[in-house]
Amino acid sequence: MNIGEIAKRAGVSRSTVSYALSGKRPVSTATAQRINDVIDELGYRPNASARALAEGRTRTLGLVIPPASARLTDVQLAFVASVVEAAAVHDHDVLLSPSGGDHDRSFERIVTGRRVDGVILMEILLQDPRVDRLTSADLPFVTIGHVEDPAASWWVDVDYAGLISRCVRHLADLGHQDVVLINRSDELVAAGYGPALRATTAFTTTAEECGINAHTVCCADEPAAGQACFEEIRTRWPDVTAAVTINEAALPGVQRALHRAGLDVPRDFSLTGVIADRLAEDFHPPLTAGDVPAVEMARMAVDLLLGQIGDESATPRHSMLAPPITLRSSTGARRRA
Amino acid sequence: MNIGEIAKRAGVSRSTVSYALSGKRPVSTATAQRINDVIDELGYRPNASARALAEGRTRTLGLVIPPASARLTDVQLAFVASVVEAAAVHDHDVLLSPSGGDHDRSFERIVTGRRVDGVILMEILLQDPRVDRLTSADLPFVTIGHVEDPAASWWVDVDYAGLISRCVRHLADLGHQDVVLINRSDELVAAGYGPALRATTAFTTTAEECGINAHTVCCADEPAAGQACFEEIRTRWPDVTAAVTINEAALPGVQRALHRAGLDVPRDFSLTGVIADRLAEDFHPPLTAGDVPAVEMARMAVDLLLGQIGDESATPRHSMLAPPITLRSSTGARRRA
DNA sequence: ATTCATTTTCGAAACGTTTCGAGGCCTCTT
DNA sequence: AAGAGGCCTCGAAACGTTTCGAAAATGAAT
Repeated sequence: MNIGEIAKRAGVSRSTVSYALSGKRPVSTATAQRINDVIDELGYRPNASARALAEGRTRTLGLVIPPASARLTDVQLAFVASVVEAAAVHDHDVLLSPSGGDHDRSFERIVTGRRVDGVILMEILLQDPRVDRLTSADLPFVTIGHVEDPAASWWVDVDYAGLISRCVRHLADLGHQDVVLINRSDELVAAGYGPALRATTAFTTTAEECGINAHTVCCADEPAAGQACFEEIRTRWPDVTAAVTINEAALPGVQRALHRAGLDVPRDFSLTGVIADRLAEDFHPPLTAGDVPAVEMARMAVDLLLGQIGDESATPRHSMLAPPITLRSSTGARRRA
Repeated sequence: MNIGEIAKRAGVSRSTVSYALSGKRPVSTATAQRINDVIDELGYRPNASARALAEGRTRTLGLVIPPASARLTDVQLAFVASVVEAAAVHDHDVLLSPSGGDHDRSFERIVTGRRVDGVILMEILLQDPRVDRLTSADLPFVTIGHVEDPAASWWVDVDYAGLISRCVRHLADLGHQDVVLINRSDELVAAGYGPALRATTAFTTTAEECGINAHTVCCADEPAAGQACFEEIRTRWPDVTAAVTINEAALPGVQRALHRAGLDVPRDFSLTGVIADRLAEDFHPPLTAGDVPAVEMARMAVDLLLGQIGDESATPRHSMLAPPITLRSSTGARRRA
């Protein structure tokens, strides 16, 4: 069941089997044939631990996910699955690690136990202790979202600012005068969650440029909060006729609140933002929105990470994805009161 | 950075460091102290691959998930996250492997490369080739859902039959005469997906016992299908006044269809089934439903698996969870026409 | 036949642990 | 004072690979 057994049966040395398997040195076709026959017959596969030990690499990537306590959103979920698939394409496996809460042991085990060749960090904060930890451990990593000095690190990100900006212009073009941004949770904003901050800035700046009134509100990542949030918006700023959101988890609640208030989308109220396309299409009516391209992000993150692992001295690369805004039917001209 | 370095600095042999770390043999408090100091100072952690090689176990569990192409449902997602957390409690990591589609290489790599100590199989079919593969590879595994001979294998399952049965009785008690089961997709049923089959049987049998009319319909796992499905129900069986579902992914579409048809829940139509509690509570109105206890299932699956790994000759254990049906507000007395 | 270059194969070391058997050093007993 | 028994510690082997340097085999050219 080990390489020695194969060697014995094929009448060669262990190293020859190894070379036949890896192709790192030529092996005569005759012996290669013999070795392959034995391997097929016995269904042999090299022991991953031994190989990792000898090679100094595990062919495994770490994926640090938000803790289960924080409900994963649809995009995050799609992202996890896509990372696994993208890694599989390159014959790599994915080790999951929750973070935050009391799961630091898991993170630490992965980082310092040399269990993985590199790490993908989701839901990164502007100042993130995990980034420091990975840097000091000298472990290659790619973040989803970028940190303070964009040029100095490897990351993939979505151009939230540009996307939000275009949403606002779109609404302004349709004649809306009072718009609101439904952001993600207070805590995330306070913790320095990049997309939330950039969305806010882009939102207010663009609104100002367009000469329209902008309001902002934070909302926990769950339907009930979305509903409460929207009701609050209606009472605080009754003139608001359109909303931009980056909080997809809250959407069902927003939809409910719209319905309760007797508002028809897009006749009475326009809704847009940055939303996974599947979710946008499932909405009623389908949402005009910038799609978060989870599959593509996952692919890029894996490619970047493998590139970094392959060449430790490579200069940091990154990519800012600017998905298009897909026009569906949730935005319309402001109705003159 | 390796155990030899620690040993040198502490002035002891490598084995002593190992024993100090594992506690498998006593070490004098003085040397233990010295060793710990050095370890803390250098931030040393044993190399996971080397340890796995020597110990013959990886302290890693494999989790085989449905392929990303099939959209993961909310419960599945919660389950994955919970498995990771449950494993973390026991200082184990989780390796993800997609299955189905063209991902057999990934599954094979995990199984035969001895990368994991055991496997948890999600979304199992009544006749599942992966089960055979794991059995022949002599790798411990636990399935979510059970196979043909329940006593012969390790599994965790939800008592779909009992749950569905109680839902039907509940509806019958409320006076409903014509009920429908919204099942999962045609393909899953055809492939022999246990829960779908058991739900169907329990549904029709119980309805018969109660003397009410039962209809069954399959529905793809997505909102659009749910909507189409419900509309079809209305035209084919206009007398139906209540539905039982195990297809949570389709729920948003069902809700939309209900609304479009001008049906109020629970006044005009009752809705219940087996649904993750979070989803049930987010529904409007909150659904009376049997909660799929994803967190508990994950915990049990991990416990069973670790038990099996710890004692290879243990006799198979399993547990059938029978979550209670939580009465919320989506079911009501049939309105006399 | 000898040399030389090439192709193919081998043996040994290395990767970083764990674990087993044995040896050293106390202290207690006789 | 010598032996017995405990406690600590050590050295060496083992886990299953990869990889390096060198040896053996082959074939061509002198």
